[in-house]
Amino acid sequence: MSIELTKNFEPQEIEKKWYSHWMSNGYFKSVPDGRESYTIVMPPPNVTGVLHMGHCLNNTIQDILIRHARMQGKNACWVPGTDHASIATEAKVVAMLRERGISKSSLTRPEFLEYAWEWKEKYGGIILEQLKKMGCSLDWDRTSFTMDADYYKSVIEIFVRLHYDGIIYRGLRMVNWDPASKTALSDEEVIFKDIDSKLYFVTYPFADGSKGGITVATTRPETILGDVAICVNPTDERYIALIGKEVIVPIINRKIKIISDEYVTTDFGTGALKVTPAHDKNDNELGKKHNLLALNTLDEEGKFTAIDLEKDLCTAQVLGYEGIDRFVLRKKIAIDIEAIGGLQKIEDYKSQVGTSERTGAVIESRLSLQWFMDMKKFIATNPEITTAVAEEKIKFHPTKFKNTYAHWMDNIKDWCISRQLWWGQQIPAWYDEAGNVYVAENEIKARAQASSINSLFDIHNSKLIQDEDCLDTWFSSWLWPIEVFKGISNPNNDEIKYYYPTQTLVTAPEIIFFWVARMIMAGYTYKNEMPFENVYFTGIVRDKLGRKMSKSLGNSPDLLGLIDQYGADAVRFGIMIASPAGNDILFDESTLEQGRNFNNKMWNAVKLIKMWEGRQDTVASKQLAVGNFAITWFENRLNEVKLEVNELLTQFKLSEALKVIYSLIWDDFCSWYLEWVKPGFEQPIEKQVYEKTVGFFAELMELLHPFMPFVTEEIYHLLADRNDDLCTHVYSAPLQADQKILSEGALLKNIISGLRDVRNKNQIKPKETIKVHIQTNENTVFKNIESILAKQINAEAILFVSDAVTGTITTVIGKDKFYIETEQPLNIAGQKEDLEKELNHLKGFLISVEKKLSNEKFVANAKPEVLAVEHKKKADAEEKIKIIKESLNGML
RNA sequence: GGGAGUUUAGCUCAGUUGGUUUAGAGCAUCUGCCUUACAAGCAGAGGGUCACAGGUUCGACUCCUGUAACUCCCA
Repeated sequence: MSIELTKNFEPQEIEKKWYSHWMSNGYFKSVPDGRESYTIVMPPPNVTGVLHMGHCLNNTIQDILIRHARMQGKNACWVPGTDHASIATEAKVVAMLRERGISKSSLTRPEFLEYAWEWKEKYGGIILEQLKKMGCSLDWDRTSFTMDADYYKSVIEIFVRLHYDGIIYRGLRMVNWDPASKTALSDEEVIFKDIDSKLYFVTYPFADGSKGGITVATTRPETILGDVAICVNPTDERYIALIGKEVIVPIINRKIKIISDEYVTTDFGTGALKVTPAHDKNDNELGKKHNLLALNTLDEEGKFTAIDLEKDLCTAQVLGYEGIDRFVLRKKIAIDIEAIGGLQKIEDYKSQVGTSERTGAVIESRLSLQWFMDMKKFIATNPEITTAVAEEKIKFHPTKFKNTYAHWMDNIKDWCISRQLWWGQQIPAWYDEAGNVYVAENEIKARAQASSINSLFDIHNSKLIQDEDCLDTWFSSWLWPIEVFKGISNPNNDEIKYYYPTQTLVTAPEIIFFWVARMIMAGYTYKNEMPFENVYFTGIVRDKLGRKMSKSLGNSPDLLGLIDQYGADAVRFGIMIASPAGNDILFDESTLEQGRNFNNKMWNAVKLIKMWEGRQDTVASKQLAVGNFAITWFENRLNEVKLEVNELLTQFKLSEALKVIYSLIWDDFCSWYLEWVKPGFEQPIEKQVYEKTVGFFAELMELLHPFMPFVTEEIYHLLADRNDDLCTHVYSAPLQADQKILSEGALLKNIISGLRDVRNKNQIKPKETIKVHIQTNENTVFKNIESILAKQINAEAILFVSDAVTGTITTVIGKDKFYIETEQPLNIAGQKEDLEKELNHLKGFLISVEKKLSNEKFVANAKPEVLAVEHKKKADAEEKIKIIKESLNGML
């Protein structure tokens, strides 16, 4: 076989070729069998998503784990899919409709959903196609979606069950309201931003007509008409006398009381707080505590409404505000208060304002009727939910996130699961005309329920209306590890029994609460078993300046462009090489370059070996003598690294493992081993050496394959004609490495580097040969490595001596002396300087060791093996010092 | 305000239960090389009071306390 290989590795065609080869052979497909399973469910990206660096990192890690498991002979199953992302998708669909000149409000729910599905079929799942480009070995036949028919049914079923268990309830609560999408958001979906705003100082005159009043500082004058009290700190000297007095709310002229509560801080604003329970979370708490009314003045779109206000106070001026947007109203009310002399001043102020993660709109706190899950009650039914993580039945990597989990569990709050959207599972609750609610899987059951409870209800003809809202997307994705195997819609089927619990979840720490924790809850509740054994938390991908990647900064690179430019393997390498678990990654394109260069390095090694292929020689030659040591050493080095990599991977130290393999291939294999066995120009190579070399290279490709699947598969096939593919190749068990051979190899490397350094420092040209005289006690070791040494330092002769050789360059490496014969003029002063530097270092070291050994307490307390090491250190240092001194003396 | 975490070479990070040749790697830097696999390369080198201050200990990058800076989560 003779192929002309290109100068550099060209990934594009090769990647396409192998991915379709793997697919057509069904290598990624998993069916339950007798083997041990290794399962990962992919965190479903939003169906609206496109591939970004976060996905790239996350899925590369999963692919490494799953490919490694596959090559360990396990039944590897990686499940792809997307979630329906209520808010994001609905926003996209609404935008699409707007472009076509259709408004959502002009459509019925079924009409809207038809458009939404149309959008999903067309654009949803682009991201899954992109993952193929990265080489992800997903079982595509298992692709799931959180709104698939069975999945939908399961979500509804769980809702109904929880409702009958008394865990889901309906209640009026202060929620984060997004006036743009007219829906409630969870705390997690609210992003706090620093915003420049104004602090308005408004005076509320005393109701008894006495002079003056009390001044409050507020950023939100638009809520003034809903004020029901003024609150001050009970210890605040300025206001103690005023507590209990009444003041008048400007414009609306409502009489309200000045109350006191420790919640109020004295050093903010004026120390007096206006209380608006309908529009602020803290005020709402205060309101409950002090039995205050909550007067709503803003509607679902954030526009003024007088609907809640006292009729008799609604003057023409108040009614005139009807329908005005909150931000316009803010300025208008400030002006109107100024007109009546109530506005003292306006200051610039930076405040933290909550905004919607999806729409960017400023969040309103709003009282609203929502569906909730009583989390305390829910987790109380399953103590394992909290203990599993604490006791490391479910292992978090890195472990520091255990604390985060525990802290959240201890302070768990009820989960608002309703969303005022259409795209999602519609809440299975029906209302009759009297407003009674019936929760059931479907309308037929709801009707039956209604008629059995309510004698006036006609099962066929009475009106029953389903709740308009849909469920939070997380309320479907918390079932993901179970329902992708139909574990809820078809309990105890063969697949769920085989694949569940899954082995590893790879995700971001930011969703530890709203996804990871909830999956653990669902797992223990609906399967009586944890959903996964390990959770690997990735960091946030940042740019090289440490900034989070975001659309608005424009610092997210175009991933597909990068794959085109560098190749998928290089991108995978680049993102993995510096990404320890749980730490943020500063993404720098230069690491992709490093990955590309690595590809080329391996590619060129193939070219070198291919040149030898036709030059094999079966006659034993000097070459084999050289080869023997090199082969034995590399065999052992390879075993050593295999064991190390296995260990690192079980600890989820993927980045470390990649570094170790990278260095094994580049340094040990290419820079050392190949140079050692490389025959002279156009010289033959011993057949056995050639075959061993090809075998080593193939094993290196096995090791690297999970990280860089394409280039390794290609090289594996270039090295020899094969009947198998690396993708499904099963690792052989590594053998223990022989430490003696390894240390001899290390010694050889050390001496080569040391003598090359001597050549450099003495300006001996690379082509100029030298003679080396070695003075050592280890003649047998040196006999083994002599021929490699000679070749690597361009020595024409290696001689062993028992005394100093005059007129040579003298150097000491370890415990051995080397005398280098060269035509170059000698630089005695330079050599002495080097030797003295080394001598000083050793002397300092010796002192520190002696200090320890002369310390009685150390000798008394230290473990015997520690003591032995210190004695050996001392002896070694003394011996080396002696050798250097001898050399220095010989140079006088 | 509450909680968690980080601080080791110019940059990104390792450093396992305190002792393992007076701290390691990659990248970057410097020097010399176009040596027939590779200049996207080869060979070699330099570079750190382990944030600061105390403490525990025979011994601290490692354990404890405090300080500072930064990051994240929750309010």
